[in-house]
Amino acid sequence: MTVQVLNRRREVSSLLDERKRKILAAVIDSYIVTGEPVGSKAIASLPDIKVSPATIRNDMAVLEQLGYLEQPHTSAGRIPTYSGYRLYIDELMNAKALSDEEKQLLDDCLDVDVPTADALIESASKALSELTHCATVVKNISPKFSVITKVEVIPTGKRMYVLLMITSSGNIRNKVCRLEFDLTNEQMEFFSRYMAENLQGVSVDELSEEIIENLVAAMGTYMVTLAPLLKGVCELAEAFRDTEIKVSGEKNLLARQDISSAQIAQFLENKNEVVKNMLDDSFGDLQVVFGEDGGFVIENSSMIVSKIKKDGRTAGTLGVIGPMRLDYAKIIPYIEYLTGRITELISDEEDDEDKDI
Amino acid sequence: MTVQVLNRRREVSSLLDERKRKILAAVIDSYIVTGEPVGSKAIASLPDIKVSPATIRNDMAVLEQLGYLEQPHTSAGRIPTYSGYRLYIDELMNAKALSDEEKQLLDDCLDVDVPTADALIESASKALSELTHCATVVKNISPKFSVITKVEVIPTGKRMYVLLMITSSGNIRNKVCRLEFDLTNEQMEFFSRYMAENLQGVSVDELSEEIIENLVAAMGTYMVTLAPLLKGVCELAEAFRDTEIKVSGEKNLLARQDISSAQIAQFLENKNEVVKNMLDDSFGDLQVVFGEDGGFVIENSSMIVSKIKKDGRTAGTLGVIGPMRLDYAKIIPYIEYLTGRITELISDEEDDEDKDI
DNA sequence: GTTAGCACTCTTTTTCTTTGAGTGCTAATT
DNA sequence: AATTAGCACTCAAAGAAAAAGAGTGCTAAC
Repeated sequence: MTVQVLNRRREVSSLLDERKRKILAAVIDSYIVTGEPVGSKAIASLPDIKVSPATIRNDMAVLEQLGYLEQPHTSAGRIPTYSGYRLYIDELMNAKALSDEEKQLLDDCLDVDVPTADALIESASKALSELTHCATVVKNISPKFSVITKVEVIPTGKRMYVLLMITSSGNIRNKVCRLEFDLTNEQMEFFSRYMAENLQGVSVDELSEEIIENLVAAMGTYMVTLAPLLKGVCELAEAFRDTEIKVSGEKNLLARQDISSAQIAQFLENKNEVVKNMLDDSFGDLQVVFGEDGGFVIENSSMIVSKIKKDGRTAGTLGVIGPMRLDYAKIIPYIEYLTGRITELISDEEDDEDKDI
Repeated sequence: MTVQVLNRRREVSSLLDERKRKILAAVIDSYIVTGEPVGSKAIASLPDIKVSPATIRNDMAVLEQLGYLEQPHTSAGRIPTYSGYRLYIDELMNAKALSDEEKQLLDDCLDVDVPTADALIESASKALSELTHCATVVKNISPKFSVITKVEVIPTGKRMYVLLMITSSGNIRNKVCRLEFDLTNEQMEFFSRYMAENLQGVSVDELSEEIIENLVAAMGTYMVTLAPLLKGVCELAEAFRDTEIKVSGEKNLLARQDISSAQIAQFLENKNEVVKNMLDDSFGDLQVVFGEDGGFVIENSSMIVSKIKKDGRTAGTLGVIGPMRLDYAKIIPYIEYLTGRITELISDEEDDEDKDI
């Protein structure tokens, strides 16, 4: 992998020398701040650029040919293309190391008193949304790392029952069921026992309809009365999976007028599916996705996501969705720091709390 | 009340005669459809208007003086003012009676199989949002009409407990608590008993911090260990109250470009407080609110809400939020029909299901 | 290889004109 | 007395023309 990158770099080194890289970085830096096309003069006036506008124009023409920059029209400055941004993020920008104050700020945002890992991630998401003025996206760790610890049914009224499912990560979902008949104590006890015997320790990720059907089939005489409850159990597992991914702070996107609100509305419609698909793909620890990459449908926007790990395995994801012209050099360190801290915290927690899982 | 209305009507009858009322209605009808200022010529060409444009111009000038119409600029047609809309809705429009098909359609949208009244209202809200392409607002009935039937604590891990609160309307909220110490069986039993004795039958609307504090104080030796759980109980009651009001389908508002998306974003920020304040006010069975009436901050938009009743008392609310130029003549009957049906259904349900509450 | 100079392009802004919908008023009509 | 035709007037919207200006690419000089 590294070798490939080196090769490629050497290959184009004549075309993309150090100065051109510097110019490209300067163009993108400026564009991120102003949102306006950047001209050769503006670049030439920067302190660490020692060449004339004419030279910069020549270089910019090359950068355009290479596909890193483009012109909205002939007599305008340049704006970055998707590939331009990609190169910028991968190689050109200099990520600002976090100051101690910033670290402190981020630490303060993390609500460590919260009882579940998902809630911890949630608090990070909220903080990130406020700090970056972007929407945030979260993939909770629970479905991957938690198993069912308890399934219970509680009568609440005539033929009304509440079905509960609790997982080892301390999450809980419930569903109100109206049955055709009232259950006897004996039936309810059987149900509890049957669930404990067959579902305890099963991951909610694995609890398929098939498993439920088998359980129903093996239930003997209880089948008729209890089958609806088992259907409810199935729905509860689904509820866990459905809430795995959360997009929030969408209102931040509405404020930006470089993103069409129609596209945002459309994205919000089916955000969960869209984002789910994206996060399912395996990727490195940090990924930046642009525009319509892999079905991500908002033009002129980008998504930065980073993995949260537990026991060395990928556990969850945290990131932001915002306009293309994000302050990547600041936001990427933020996200990396937050996911890093969360990774630490949930490992600590394991030692501290979850021994008995 | 009726007398007042008659008096007022007679008073202005010279200024606002039948023809002017007809013209005002026609202007608003047209404006609702086209969104464009309406001129005298357009009105004159309507089949049931028998007078010339000149006459209509004179009448329109009067209607403008009375504050029912206004001109965006001198040489434009007229558009309705808030008072114009108000008069239109109160007296002028002819609400279209629902056809049997429409009734059928609305009935089909109501998911009567749903186990709680709140879920029934929710299904109506969803349908309404789709039919009207507006945002919908719902005030659930549960906090007013339901009492606590069960408070339970379930251990889920080391020092981790799930606290449950179930109400007579079949709703449930839960909260994960991390305690400083593990509870003994005896402590948990005491807690269940204590909750059953003191909170069963209490309305979640009434469950104040004060009550909880008194309960904590009267708990004797259990105070130290169980106080955090009681605090959790308090939060659960709050969770019930907080979810009382729901605004959904906001994306429908984004699509309309006659409403500023900045204002929508701002409204979404604190929608619950805003709407809560509005619905708290006592009003007739159906209320229409415009623009910034009573703190409702979206310019150029209106909110139509109607009450849902149970046992003759106001129980909940259902309505829509949309642009000013709504098809009131269609939507108001929709809302009235839906709230009427829900009122019927939840009374039926009482006979059928909730005898034991 | 770099740069100054310059002609050229194309958007943006401004100004001016035209068009047309719609009004208010007056005088004629019913 | 109410209604209507006629007409001058207003003003936004659309269009046309002109000016400004930012930025480029190319050529020739350094």
